[in-house]
Amino acid sequence: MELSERKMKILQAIVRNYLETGEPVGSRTISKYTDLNLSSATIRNEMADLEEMEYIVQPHTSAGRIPTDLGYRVYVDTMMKEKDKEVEELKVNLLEKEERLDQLLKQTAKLLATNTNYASMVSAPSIHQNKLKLIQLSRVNEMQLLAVIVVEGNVIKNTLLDVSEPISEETVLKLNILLNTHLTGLAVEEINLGLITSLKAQAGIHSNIVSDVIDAVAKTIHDDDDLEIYTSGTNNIFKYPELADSSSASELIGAFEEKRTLNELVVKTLAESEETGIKVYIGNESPVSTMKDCSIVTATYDLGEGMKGTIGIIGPKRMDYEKVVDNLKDVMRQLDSIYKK
Amino acid sequence: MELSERKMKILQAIVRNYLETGEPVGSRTISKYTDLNLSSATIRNEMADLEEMEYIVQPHTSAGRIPTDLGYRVYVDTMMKEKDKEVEELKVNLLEKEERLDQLLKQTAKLLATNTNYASMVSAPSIHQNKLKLIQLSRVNEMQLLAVIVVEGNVIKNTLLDVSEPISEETVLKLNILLNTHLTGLAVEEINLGLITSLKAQAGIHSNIVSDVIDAVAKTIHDDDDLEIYTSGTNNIFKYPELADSSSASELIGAFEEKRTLNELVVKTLAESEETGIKVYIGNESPVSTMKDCSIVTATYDLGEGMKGTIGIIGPKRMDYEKVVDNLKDVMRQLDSIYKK
DNA sequence: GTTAGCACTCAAATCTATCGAGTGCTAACA
DNA sequence: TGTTAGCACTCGATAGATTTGAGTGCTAAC
Repeated sequence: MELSERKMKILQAIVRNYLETGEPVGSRTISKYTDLNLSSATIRNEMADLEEMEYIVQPHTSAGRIPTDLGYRVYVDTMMKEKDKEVEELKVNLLEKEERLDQLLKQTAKLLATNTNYASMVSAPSIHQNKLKLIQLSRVNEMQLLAVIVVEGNVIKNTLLDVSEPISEETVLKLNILLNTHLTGLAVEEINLGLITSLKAQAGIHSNIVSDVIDAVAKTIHDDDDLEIYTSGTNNIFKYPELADSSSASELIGAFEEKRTLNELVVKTLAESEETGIKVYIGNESPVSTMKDCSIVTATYDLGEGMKGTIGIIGPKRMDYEKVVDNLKDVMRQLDSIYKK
Repeated sequence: MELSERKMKILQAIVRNYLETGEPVGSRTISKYTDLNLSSATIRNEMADLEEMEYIVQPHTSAGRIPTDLGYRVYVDTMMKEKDKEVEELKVNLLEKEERLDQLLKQTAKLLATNTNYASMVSAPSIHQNKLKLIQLSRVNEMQLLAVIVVEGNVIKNTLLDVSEPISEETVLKLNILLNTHLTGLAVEEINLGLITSLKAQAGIHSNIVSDVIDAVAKTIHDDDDLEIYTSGTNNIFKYPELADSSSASELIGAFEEKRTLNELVVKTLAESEETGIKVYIGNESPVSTMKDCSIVTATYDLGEGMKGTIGIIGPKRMDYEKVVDNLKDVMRQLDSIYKK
């Protein structure tokens, strides 16, 4: 059976209505609140067809219809097509300028959560393909060194190193020069064994410090342990009865706390990110199984210099996709303009 | 009326039973499951007294009794007295050695949550009264400086400074020496206006960098914005029906997300921490109003060098206080031994 | 002081009846 | 042939009515 123009309109009307109310929608409602001017009986016939085509279902006999995942899907797809053309002039709250990236991202998560009334997450950019910008060793005391590592995009990490034997200021200075002249500007992949051994040789008795520093660099650059993910508005899920019962709520809240779960989401999103960067997962399409009953809208942001991250909105399947997509687009634009100051 | 030995025993029995079941407990249950060998009728008489004394209440006529906040209070107090003498040999899971304090604390929160089945929070140590150990400026590029600040206890913070005019390596070196010779070893309170102006004078045209650095130091040392609090097991609250209904759950989850709320708890706890360090807040005693229906057990840990923080367990009023206190004590001991390696 | 016995209370569970939104189908109509 | 009015039917939801049972308080006897 073909999805005629009219069926499409009816399906859209059903979805829209269901998004608002959360209640199954009946034929009479559609007949009244659309400009189709059809009687409820006609609508019923069409709805029977739509049900056969698996775009909608009845939760039980003698109830209205609700969209299936497939139904949502065609709704979202057509909507996204329209969105592409449209230049929205949406005025959402603005992100404040923030010199610290982590604060900015936290703020982003919060903003999205309050604007949309769904739960949000923002992953800190992964810095895989980044280049070293600066290595700075400082003597804290005789037996301890502080290594500060800065990579492209101004991501900074510190590590304290314990040294095996007392070390003087001059040695530290020499090591600094040695490391910086040879390592600055290099990407991790370029730091190979040959280079390392050569450096160690030049460092003489302090070769073990060189190893330690290089270890620290490696750890800094792909440290999956402390992958930062900021979340906000997790308690918004209580606003949607279909998610608020304790078992599903508990599962969801758990997933939000366990950053590992969210990380999967981030990884999968980054892997399949396309030009537009916005992707919608409905129900079972979700990359993480704990969110089968939700919809997830993700966007990939790119701050340049290889700093890519993921922003996600998680809500019920009947989320206001339009609003969410608009909000995401807007936030991305803002991030862009702030960060490329 | 006096709280006789027998009444005390009955009260304890009521509380214990209620902790387990969460159901109002009746006279028959008590008469059967205690070694008092009293009939239910006698128990009833005693319970009537206990009710008059406001240690227990009936949720409604013809229901069993449940403890009031006051009832819990005397229960907890007597229990704590016994605990003090006892040397528990509790074997809970061990914290793994972790070089990074934040990871260790995250782990602590998780451990407590899984061991107790309640929600947990651990605040990173506040570093208020700490001394500067090291200031290190590095030139990232012509217009940017990286300031690394290390305080007692090896807490490290970085800030990027934009400078108004190009700066050379030598100037940076000079500034480093200037700042370190004058500031190292000082507590924040000791950095007064006089010192600052003198430093600025010596810095000449780069006086504004000095201000920036000192601002950064101040911000580092009492930065309430990014007070780190790690939480875990928030979804455990769904295990207790009295907290799981969506309105209270939402409120609690919200409080856990909004670190500001937890911060209040931390501040208040630190303010009134005593020698033992363990404190129990029952219901309305709670310092934060969103947790009126919960009990909170907090402990203050002290890693030396002024690094004090708070650990808290949040659960229903009918929490297993004994287990929680044991767990907290154990974790404190472990933290102590790990950190003072 | 303790206990058995009994009337009483009240939340929770179970049952029953009613309501109404919504459907599918049929027959009539344009 | 597509649309519509009409009607019987279904079934969740809501509201009362009824029953059940755990628990109480009180009294009288031990």
